[in-house]
Amino acid sequence: MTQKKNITFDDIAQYTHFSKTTISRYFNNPDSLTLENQQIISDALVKLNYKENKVARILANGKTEFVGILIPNLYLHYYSEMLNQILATYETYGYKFLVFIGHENAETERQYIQELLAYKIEGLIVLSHTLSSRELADLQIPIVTIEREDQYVCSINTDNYMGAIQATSLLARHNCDILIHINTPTADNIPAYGRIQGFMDFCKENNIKNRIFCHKTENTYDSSLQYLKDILEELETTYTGMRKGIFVSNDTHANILLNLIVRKYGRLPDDYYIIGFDDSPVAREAVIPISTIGQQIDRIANEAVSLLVSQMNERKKRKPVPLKEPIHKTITPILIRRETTEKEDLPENR
Amino acid sequence: MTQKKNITFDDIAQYTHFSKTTISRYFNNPDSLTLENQQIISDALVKLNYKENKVARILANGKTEFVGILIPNLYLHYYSEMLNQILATYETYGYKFLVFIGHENAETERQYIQELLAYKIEGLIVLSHTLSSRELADLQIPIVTIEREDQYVCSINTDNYMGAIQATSLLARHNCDILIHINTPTADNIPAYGRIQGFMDFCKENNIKNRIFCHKTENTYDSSLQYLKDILEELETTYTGMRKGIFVSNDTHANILLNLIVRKYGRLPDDYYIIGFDDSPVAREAVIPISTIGQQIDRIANEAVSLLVSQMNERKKRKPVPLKEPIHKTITPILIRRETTEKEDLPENR
DNA sequence: TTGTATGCGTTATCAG
DNA sequence: CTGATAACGCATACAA
Repeated sequence: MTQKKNITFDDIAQYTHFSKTTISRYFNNPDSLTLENQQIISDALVKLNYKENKVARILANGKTEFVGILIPNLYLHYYSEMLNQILATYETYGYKFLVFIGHENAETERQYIQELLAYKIEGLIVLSHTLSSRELADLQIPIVTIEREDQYVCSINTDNYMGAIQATSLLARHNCDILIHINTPTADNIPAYGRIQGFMDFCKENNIKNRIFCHKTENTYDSSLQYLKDILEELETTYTGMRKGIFVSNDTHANILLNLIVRKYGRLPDDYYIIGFDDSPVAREAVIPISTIGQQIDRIANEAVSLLVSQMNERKKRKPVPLKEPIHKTITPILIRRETTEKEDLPENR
Repeated sequence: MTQKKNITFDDIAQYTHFSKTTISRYFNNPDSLTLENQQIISDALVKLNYKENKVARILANGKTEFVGILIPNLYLHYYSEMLNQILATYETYGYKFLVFIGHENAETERQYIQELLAYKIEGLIVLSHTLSSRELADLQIPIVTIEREDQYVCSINTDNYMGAIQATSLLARHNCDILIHINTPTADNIPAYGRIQGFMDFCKENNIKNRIFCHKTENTYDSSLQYLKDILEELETTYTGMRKGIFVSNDTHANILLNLIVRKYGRLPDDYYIIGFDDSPVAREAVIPISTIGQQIDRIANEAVSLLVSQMNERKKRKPVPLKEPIHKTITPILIRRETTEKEDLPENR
């Protein structure tokens, strides 16, 4: 006994002897009906098994409540957790998200954006790096980017510089003889460059001997492994006997380095101090839990959506005042101390 | 100099002196126009900077090309990778995905489903475990589930049983004195139960001494850590000197166990053989790369969407023939041998 | 508090 | 090959 077809306001109107408009008001402005009539309609809805149709509503009022998300991948925990947190804001703001994975291909991403525009998204959150903020700004819709080049659009970023200072100063406090920073080539107009700058500035200001490794790697595990093997060898030969404080630009690489050391010595020798960045699960789950700079992904996601929502709301006003300047907001990361820097937590004590 | 408003077919029609209908045909059935006229319209589109509006199209033809996804979380790599692969099928089928994270809360999930229905999704992919397949089937829309209870709906699952056989037989081939299986309580109507069943059956058939640990843990790292610590202690005391082959039900737990052992001995002793399940990144990135049963997430995702698409297509026919019985498809996992079972790959050789 | 008429931007039906 | 007209389901001025 399947339903004949979709129930519409017309059907309800007929059934209740009200007009379509009244039915519509029941949903959008129920207080304008008598309690009695609200009840009548309410009963009719269940009786007829009405299912609302938001597509029709969109066409009529222009508000899709769609937000587009452009994200490079979900492989890195950082991105999947960010997506998770963004999606969770549905509870707060009610916006639905259309997600596209860009895979770092500019043409594909442009095509995705067109598709999103066709669905009349009200705003766009961009985590991909492929398209310039100039090009994004030309889209003429509210946009917020996260941790990427952001000159012409609003953005939320981690305070990478401060994170680097925290990491470096922690290593310094442990009286390391030399501070090492391991990274990969990073443009100086993206937030992550702060990790390098912060390290450099701190070492310079405090007159600490230091060294930066910054070579290109493929984006694969094997390539990273080889990169870190080479670095470890260099460290072992050049800085023998010195206490080495190593600030690695991300937890995945920190973990690889740690594993290489542990496999060589069966433990983390006293002359190695390591700290990563991101607070990925891999840092906590490492053979020796890795100290790290924790990005507050939940806060970043919430601020991003909040900033986007305020722009979208502005647009709905009678006389929208577009932002003169893009707003850039920064979230301070959190130092998380684990065993790779706090040597008193020995395995035996656990 | 911003555009006055959205350009519609009407504007294009006026501009080109065609009718709305012809403009519509240009998009949906261009061959029915002369090449000449196609060109005229095409030129007008760029001149007027037309942006298509799929919401209006949906309302007119009823095809949203939306598919809903209900997923428990994105914290586990398994889920985020599955989502990634599902989203990637956009390239093949063109369906857009509306994603909701259920967080294992039945009421929330029901509410999400209502929202999805309001957006007239054409089908639904469910990875959450909270709602029974009975309840899902009542939704009366095409549904495919992945790795969960699936009695009344179509599903794609990993062949967990076969995976367990592969894992267990690999351990057996290494002449282990005792085979251990570590798991958590699992209902026997969900696919993952096959991991336990396969282990038991293989041991029984081959008359191998074995033991199963299957206690409840919180879903936290610390709780898992404690669980595995207890197990390790038990193994060390009860099976001293025996060669232990351990099949852990997932890579995260396998990694925790491995780390406990490595921290104790500085290496993986010869009497331990370990294999996990899932092929998560953590298995490859472990201090000693962990052998595992690799779920073919890409294939599962593709089969799931493909199965869903075929149902959705059937629905669009004049005389749809609904499935008499739900279709269940199974994907065989792949044995991935790494160092925790192939001891000849010693650290020194790498 | 309720109803009428019209619009949202496209597709479908039926002519020509 | 092209066009007029009626859906699609709801929202919103404007009236009453």
